[in-house]
Amino acid sequence: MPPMLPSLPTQTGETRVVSEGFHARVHAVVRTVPAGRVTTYGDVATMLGSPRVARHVGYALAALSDPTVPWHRVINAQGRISHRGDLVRAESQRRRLEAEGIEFDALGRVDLKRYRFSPPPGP
DNA sequence: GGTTTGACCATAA
DNA sequence: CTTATGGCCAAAC
Repeated sequence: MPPMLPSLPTQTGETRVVSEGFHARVHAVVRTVPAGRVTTYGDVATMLGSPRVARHVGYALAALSDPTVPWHRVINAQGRISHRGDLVRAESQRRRLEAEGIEFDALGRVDLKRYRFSPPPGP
């Protein structure tokens, strides 16, 4: 069976668990996040049908080499940038977000209530 | 093919 | 506010 192109789980992936090209799925979901909005690792995982694979979302982005994927719009559930020791990347990420109009508070947090990207609800 | 590794999350204290 | 703990599961080794 030839490899299927990554597609968003709409009506076919409701109960389907994460599988086959997890990276590609993560990338596909992240691409749907518009500029000026952010999403969280957990949200991306939820869109994939498995709310408990947030770690893999971050892992998929860490292994990402495609510059067209707006990885910088993915932050953690606290509205902060997950640098995990890599402060250089975190600084770059923050600049990218600010360039899109995202505002950070004094603690370096984003107001998720305002900027969080809500995926289009199913029919 | 078992073990290690993570750009996480929710909860508890 | 912070720190600790358990869960989760796909890739890399």
